[in-house]
Amino acid sequence: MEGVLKAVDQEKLDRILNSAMKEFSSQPFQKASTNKIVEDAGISKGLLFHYFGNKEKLFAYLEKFSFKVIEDGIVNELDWDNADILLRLKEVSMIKLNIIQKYPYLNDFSLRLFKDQTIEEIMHRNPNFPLELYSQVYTRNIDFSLFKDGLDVEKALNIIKWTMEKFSEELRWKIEHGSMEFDQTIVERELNMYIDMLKTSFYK
Amino acid sequence: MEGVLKAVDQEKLDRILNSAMKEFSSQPFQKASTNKIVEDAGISKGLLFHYFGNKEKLFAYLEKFSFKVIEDGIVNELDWDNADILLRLKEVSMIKLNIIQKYPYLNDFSLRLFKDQTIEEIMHRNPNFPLELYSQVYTRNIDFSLFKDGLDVEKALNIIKWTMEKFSEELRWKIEHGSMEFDQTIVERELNMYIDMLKTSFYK
DNA sequence: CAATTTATTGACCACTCCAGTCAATTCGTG
DNA sequence: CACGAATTGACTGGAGTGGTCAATAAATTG
Repeated sequence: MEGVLKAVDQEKLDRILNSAMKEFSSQPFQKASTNKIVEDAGISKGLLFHYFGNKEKLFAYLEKFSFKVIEDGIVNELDWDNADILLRLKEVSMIKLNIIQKYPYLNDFSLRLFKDQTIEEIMHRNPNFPLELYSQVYTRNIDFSLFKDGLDVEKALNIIKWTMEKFSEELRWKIEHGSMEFDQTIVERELNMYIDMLKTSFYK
Repeated sequence: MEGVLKAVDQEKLDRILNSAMKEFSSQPFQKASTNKIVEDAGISKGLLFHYFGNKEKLFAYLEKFSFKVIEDGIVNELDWDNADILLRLKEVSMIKLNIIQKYPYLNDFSLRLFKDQTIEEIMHRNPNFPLELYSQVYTRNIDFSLFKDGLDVEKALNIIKWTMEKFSEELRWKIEHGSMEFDQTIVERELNMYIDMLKTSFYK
């Protein structure tokens, strides 16, 4: 990515990115502490500034990086031929959960990006941000006739989205607090149970 | 409440409590700024310390205060004879939404209390915390036979809880960002639509 | 091996913000 | 007016800030 960095040990770079995303996702830009970041990443103050120049450039790098990771995940792993939005959203959840395994704070960080800035600001500083990709997730090739006739589809979709989000949230909390570890197949099995319940509830 | 305060103009006190809950719910204790609190409340630095002594005592007062408000809300407004947990949880949502009208950050603040401390710590510093009250909300007098036979009730309850929480969250976001104003009857009507959908889905 | 380049350190600087204090002022009331 | 209570905000020592840079360690080269 971009010539901001010299060649760097990838594992060390990930450590820095993770501690930086952690700090920036829990503090607004001004209050986020580069001291905390270097301490958490186990590197010296000087090295961070040697790599990234200053705090703003570090933040800009993280912004591009996190968009890239999400975009790659969606582009490479989503099955666009699947017309069932429940399965589509399940895939999205699984993709996010897998990203979290490698970059635990990437999702929090990018959520903050959207809360703290308007989409216009993001697009302006990030011209090739794949905006249409995000909206297509919920619409492209989706067969809404699967829903029961007379059902308020908008509200049903909300319940579905909220269930996925809260499921992921709680799963993450459990993993972070050590009461379970991430196992792709086990997680998928439990998520499937929720999918089935929602299918019975809302589909013909 | 407790002799921490001299007689104080109630409206001014509410202003202080609200700005303090706002600050403490967005910053950890150490980083929360008394300067911000007094500025936001429109009072002088000295007055805050005249009232509360120091930052810790202010925080302790807020803790007791927020528990009290929630407890009063539940005790006075919940209909314990209602055996339908969907309606029970709807009542809880409405109570919380009404509290938010007067103390917008009380819910965020008390959520942080639970995230940052174990229940043991809270109970220790707050001996008459109404723990059983909280658990009874989900169990006392509830008729679980209303659910469809063979349904995974635990998961259904999760979907119900998550729907209520996310509904409240999004409503609050809309109100805070000015795209709508709080109207008890309109909100209740929309919440009822979700309740009806969940009833159709999960009840016999 | 020495020589040279590259990666990395952390003490240091000027600055901002912090919780808390207290002499001075304003306010409410009889 | 007088007197006590409510309220102010300039001020303090200390902690934490982003960023620099001379010095050191490690890697690479001949």
